[in-house]
Amino acid sequence: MTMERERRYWLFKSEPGCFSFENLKNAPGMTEKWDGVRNYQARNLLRDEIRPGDFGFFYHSNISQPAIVGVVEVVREGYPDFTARDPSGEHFDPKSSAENPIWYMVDVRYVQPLAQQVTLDEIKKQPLLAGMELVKRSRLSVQPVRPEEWEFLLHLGGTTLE
DNA sequence: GCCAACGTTGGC
DNA sequence: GCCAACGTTGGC
Repeated sequence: MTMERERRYWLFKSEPGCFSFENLKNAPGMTEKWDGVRNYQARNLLRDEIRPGDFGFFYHSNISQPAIVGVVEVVREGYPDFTARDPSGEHFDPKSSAENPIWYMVDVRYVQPLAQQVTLDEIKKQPLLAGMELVKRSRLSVQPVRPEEWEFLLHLGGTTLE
């Protein structure tokens, strides 16, 4: 008998100019690799904590109005990020090897957009969300979201999951 | 495009 | 192992 753990919630950032939620919707099978993360704290989450069946918010960063725009589901657990070993790629890391991949990625699936996006501005106004990593330390590219924060953000986004 | 915050690197 | 220099992220 397998022990199912509680579903956990995450927030995945992406620069829409690089890869947007629309891009994910239009991706084959509506799944995409979440690669290129080169930060150890984020790596640890990708490798050790994030599991298939977990949900995440898709967040558009580095634009005039940063915002949560949609919901994704993790469909593949952390595995070595092979873009670290491609010398011609932007995310090449010469210290990465087959024996010691260093960097990890997960695959995510498009679930649904929020009825209304929830902007960072709005998030910062909410006392209930003051503990979010996004507010406290905005640079982490994948971060945990507490269940109560998840529910509240869905509510702010006018969205119920099907 | 600026710059603050933060993470990493490398000299000592 | 400290810390200055440097690079990157991302809000503004």
